[in-house]
Amino acid sequence: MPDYTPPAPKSERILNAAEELFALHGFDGVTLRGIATAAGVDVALLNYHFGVKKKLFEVVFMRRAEILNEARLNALLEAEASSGGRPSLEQIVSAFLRPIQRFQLTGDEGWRNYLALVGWVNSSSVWGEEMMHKSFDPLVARFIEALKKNMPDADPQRIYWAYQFFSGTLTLTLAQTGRIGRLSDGLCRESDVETVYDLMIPFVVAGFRKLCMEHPEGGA
Amino acid sequence: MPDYTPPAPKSERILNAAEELFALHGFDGVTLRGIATAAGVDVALLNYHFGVKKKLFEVVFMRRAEILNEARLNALLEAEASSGGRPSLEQIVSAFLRPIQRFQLTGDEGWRNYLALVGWVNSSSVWGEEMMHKSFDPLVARFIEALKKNMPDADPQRIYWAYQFFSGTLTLTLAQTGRIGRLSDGLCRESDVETVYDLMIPFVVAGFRKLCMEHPEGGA
DNA sequence: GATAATTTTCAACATTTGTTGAATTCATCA
DNA sequence: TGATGAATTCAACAAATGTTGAAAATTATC
Repeated sequence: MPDYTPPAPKSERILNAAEELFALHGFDGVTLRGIATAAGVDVALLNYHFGVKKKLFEVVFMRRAEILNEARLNALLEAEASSGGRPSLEQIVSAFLRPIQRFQLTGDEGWRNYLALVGWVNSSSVWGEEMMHKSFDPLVARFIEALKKNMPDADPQRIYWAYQFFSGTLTLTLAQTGRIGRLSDGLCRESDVETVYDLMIPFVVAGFRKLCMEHPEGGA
Repeated sequence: MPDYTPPAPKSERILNAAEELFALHGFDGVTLRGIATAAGVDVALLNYHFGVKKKLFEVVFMRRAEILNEARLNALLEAEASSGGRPSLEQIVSAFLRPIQRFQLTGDEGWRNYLALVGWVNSSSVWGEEMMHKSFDPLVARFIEALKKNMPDADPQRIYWAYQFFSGTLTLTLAQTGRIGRLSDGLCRESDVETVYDLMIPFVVAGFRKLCMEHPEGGA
């Protein structure tokens, strides 16, 4: 007798389908009917539960943002606690990335879709700004605070720029474009989440060090 | 007597308008009528000159790709020539980035739009792959060759990954999301093309060095 | 088990979309 | 000038889009 798992409530099925499709095709590339079909529900149900299309997108986007933020904040707090309030650069960067890796590794397809969606939103010009700002900037500000404390002599401008570069490396990885696989002729697999962060962390940390901790007073 | 500049031919006006709108809203966020209105042209003219919508997008995308590729290749060849065939890491990375900076600084609005479009395409999952592959991967392969030659002892896999991170930093900068300005409360301006590459180059070079040139044989 | 409230579907709307064929204007050149 | 071909507009098409109101089905409450 196969154990019976009750189907997810339809409102949740809608969110999951929307999550996947938005991540693949962006906001305008997805139709409400496409979502409804993928979720196995009527189109009108989308409006009933979530209002207009834009609102649905926002609900999808916010749903996991808080969970992710909390995980990241906890990781940072833990790093601070375990280091007597002076976490290393590696620890700070790791606190930013490892929670993402954990969610990607859980096997939950929803998280993978969501994170690809974040990658997409973060590099979209008109759309992204407001939502990224509301959902993630408070936490990012907290991390930048930690970075400033770690590198008190650094020019704040350089810290912000280095963060932007950092954010770019992460964003492209999240977006899952499959391009690195093709470029490397299969040598690198984007889905190899196990190792990508093991490489990204030292890459980014080295960049931060170079930009914010070296002070070439004079010279060519 | 103000000197008279003849209006650009309509087919070109279409491409320019399409370039700007696609860069802002992506493929699906733009309508042919929107492009036609922005170009001051009838809708039907778009089909007459460029066929279906997707074809128009491709023409827009390819138009400047070859120019950019040629500039980058020349920069690399020059770096190789001036160094007796052994360009430094800085020189290679600079050859990849400086031409972009030059085009952004020319004041040509079209180039800025185009480069934002490239940023958008590079992080879009379904769309980007084929076009990025056709337009840019041959040149990228040439650069990776140079990187391999510069770091003969490095694990090729690490070189590819480092390039992906590199590509991410560039992509997010090109996308011009305006997010770093908001996050830094105006301290950093994304439009400050003069300095952003001066910072990106050392950031990326340091990352490459760390990832590809250090060999921690053993240890924690 | 009747009643009320919630959820889901049905059917349709007014727009907007990409695309096309015929008509018109424009340029080229004999 | 008149004829040929290209460029441009006009008008309209069928299909798809987001959205909505009323009906039906389901669930909860007493």
